[in-house]
Amino acid sequence: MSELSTKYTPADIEDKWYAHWDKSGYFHNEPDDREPFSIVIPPPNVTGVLHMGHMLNNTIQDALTRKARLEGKNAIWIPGTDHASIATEAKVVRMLRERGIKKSDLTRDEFMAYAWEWKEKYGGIILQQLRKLGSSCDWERTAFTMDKGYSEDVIRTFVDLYNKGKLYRDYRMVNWDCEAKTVLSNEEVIHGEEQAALFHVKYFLEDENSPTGQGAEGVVIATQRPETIMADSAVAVHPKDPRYAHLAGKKVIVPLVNRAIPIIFDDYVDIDFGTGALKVTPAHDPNDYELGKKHGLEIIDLLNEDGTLNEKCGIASLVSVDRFDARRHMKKLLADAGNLVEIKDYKTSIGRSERTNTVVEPRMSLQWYVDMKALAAPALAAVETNDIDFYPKSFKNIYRSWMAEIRDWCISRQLWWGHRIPAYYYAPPAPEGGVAAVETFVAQTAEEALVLAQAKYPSVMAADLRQDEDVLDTWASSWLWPISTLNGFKNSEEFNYYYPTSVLVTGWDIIFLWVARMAMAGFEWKQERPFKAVYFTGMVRDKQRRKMSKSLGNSPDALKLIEDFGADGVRFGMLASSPAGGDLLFDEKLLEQGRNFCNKLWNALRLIKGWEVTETTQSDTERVAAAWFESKSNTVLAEIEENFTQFRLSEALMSLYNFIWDDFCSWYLEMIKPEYGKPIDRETLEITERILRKLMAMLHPFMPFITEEIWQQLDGKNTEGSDLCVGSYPKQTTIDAALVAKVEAAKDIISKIREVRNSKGLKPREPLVVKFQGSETVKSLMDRDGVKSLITKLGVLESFEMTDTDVENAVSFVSGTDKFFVVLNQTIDIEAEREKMTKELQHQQDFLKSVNAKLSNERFVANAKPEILANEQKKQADALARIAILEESLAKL
RNA sequence: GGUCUGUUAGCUCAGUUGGUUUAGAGCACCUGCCUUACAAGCAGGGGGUCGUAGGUUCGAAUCCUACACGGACCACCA
Repeated sequence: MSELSTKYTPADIEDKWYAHWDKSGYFHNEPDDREPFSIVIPPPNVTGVLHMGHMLNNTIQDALTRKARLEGKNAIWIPGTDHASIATEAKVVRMLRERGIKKSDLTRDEFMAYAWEWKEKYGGIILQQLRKLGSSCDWERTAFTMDKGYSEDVIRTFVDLYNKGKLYRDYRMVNWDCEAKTVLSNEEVIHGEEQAALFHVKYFLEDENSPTGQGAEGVVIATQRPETIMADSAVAVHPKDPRYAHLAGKKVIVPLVNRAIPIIFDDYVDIDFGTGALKVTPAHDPNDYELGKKHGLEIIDLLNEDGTLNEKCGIASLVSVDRFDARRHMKKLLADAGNLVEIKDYKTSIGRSERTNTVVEPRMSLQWYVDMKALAAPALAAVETNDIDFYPKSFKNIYRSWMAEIRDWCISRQLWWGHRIPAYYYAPPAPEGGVAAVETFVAQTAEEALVLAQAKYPSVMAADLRQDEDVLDTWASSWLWPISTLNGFKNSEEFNYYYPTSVLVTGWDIIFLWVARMAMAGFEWKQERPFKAVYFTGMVRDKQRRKMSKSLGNSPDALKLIEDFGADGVRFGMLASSPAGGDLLFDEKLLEQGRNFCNKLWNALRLIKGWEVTETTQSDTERVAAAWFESKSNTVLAEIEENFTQFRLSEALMSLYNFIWDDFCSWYLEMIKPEYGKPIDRETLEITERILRKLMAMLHPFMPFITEEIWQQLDGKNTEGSDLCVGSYPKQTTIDAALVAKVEAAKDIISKIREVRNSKGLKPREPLVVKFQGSETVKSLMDRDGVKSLITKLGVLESFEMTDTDVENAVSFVSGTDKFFVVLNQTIDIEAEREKMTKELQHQQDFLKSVNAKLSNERFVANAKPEILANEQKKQADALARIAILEESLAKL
């Protein structure tokens, strides 16, 4: 029949159409007088590869963009990548190490050369992969956070914040990543419960009369980090703790290093925890640092930046030993010295670096901070008032609680790959007998900084200024993404047209790192929200709800999936699996369903293309079928529309899936299908082709490739500009509700005839005689000849006629409130029939009872809305009618 | 510790201001079919007292309270 293969093979078709769309410039737009629609991609790490999260995320963005494009909006989707400071630098460092090169042996410039080389080699792989998925990004607008213009914006905003007094530098306790040797913001530290050991260590009281300097009595403290013992400055107890009241004014000896430290009293100590005594280590714990400040304690920092101990630990064998190795050694050292009391198993929350997974150490250091309070206020208000709409709404709570208690943002990083902080330091000559404070000048360029410096110190030369060695946190550039990618700091035409963007689609895991900060940046520099809505996707997990991760090996290869199921199949699977917000359990079964759906569509096309055409006129059957289908498609269009406005994409897709598979393939095509080998009339064929093209347009946002292919196959012209990708989305027309109801009733009758066939073991193609007893309902159903002929055709009936009398030798069923008889040329199993009917009767009687309960309740009749009441009355009448039929039939058996 | 959120079919989830033929979908399952678009398919079927206990209401999966068990976020953790 047809030259088309029985199975759909996506590979060639997908590449062909993507290249064609791209070449035709369909994805690019410039401002004009149409309604704008814009999305900025959450920029993946420049050297990253496509993973499941990206697939989900970008499929959603593409579906939204394509829908807007079909609707005639001026749609752009801006792609790009993030330089991902710490993540990329870690990769480059690892690559260099494999080549035998240490970062510490390189100059900054040499390192940056390697990093750029790496970026050129691997950056952009992920953008190619996005094309495979069908992403209709405006590639002419591809951005990178370290592009020249973008970098200037990052520096500009730093200078601006500084000049507004919203930036400051401070020496405080930070989260330190010992592997990357940089500070981290609070948001980059991932806390998790871990098994640890709680060391109980006895600190002996100082006793000047004893030869060892310490007495027999002591205080037992509990610590999880015994390697910091040598940095202790005090032992603290609660002032009201009777166990320790007698120790006032006494000192204890720090184990191993034999240094005397005071016992201090502070109600910060929890009497009930452990022994009620706490070692105080101001350099290595934030709370201890506060205690130290309050009590004037010494700060002893015994950790190097790489997490090894330094000579301040006072034990030669531990110098240059990693903190965890040192912890193991401490066990023996403490035991040998007689200080170790016991070690208890202990579950506690440990913070690890998001990027290197190293245990984060609290460490004192000088860093740059953004004063967040003022920035947060308008961004919080925008979400509270739904000026920025969150889907799902529940994320408003999380956002609010974080924003309301926002802490200052540490934005300097001890890395090289990134935007170097534009702060220039000058140490003026020291006045006699004193030390001069270092002056800070913050400016866009070194030249401008020099001008500032010379205004204060005319003799300063360029060489006297020393630029800050650090770079900015990655997020201090990506928070400008919606502004900078549209050249917003230059007040471009495109910015004024496309900003604020229509929607942001991203995972909820970066709500603080990115979403909240973009909102703040939008208001800070543009006095306007960066996006009208945020759609938070779920997190892709495996079927056991585990996170997808490389180490678990449960993360499928995205490109392999596209190979196996086709991009459309994968897109279907990602979209169908789950609505916004929660976890998304990845199951290959769904991709299989998507692939099967493609095949179903393909075979519908094969069927239609295989028909010969005749010039005969359309019969009632086909006319009714087409009218019914067109009418029903409006209902589905409305449903999809409603679901799209709420970002319920999975529901939109599923209603379309069911509409196409069931209503179109299983019902409509069967209704109009000519007998085998017979031709179809031209009108019906044309209507059917039009319907299929309409369905393809509706499906295109979800599954762009196969829909384009089928669209083109049906068109057969392939004329320039006639592509579905830039076609138009179907408009809703009127719904003939009465007709839809009639055909749905006919479908019920057909299904029940098939059920009889099935239960009686009759052949599907064996023609049957069916009779019915007519009420007004069934007469009206038969009004349109087409409806009756549908039943005859799909029920495979020899005849379908009304009867006044009961029919012998027949199996009966009830549909609506009418009775139908399927005449059989075999003996009827009376007992089986009786049982079936009794069961049905019971069901109807129970139903009637529940309806009667309502209707006999005066207060229901008095209070319920009229349409509810009317409906209950109809339910009652219908139930009564059915019960009458069943009782009569039973009596006759 | 604070806040939020969930509990509906074997699994994953819908159920959108409380009422729409005594709860829906997909997958899985069962029965019968290689019927000439499609076995990646066709036709049909079974399966849930909506976590528990109260309450509000003419009416509750839907609103309220308590409890049980999950999950998440934030803060703290010697």
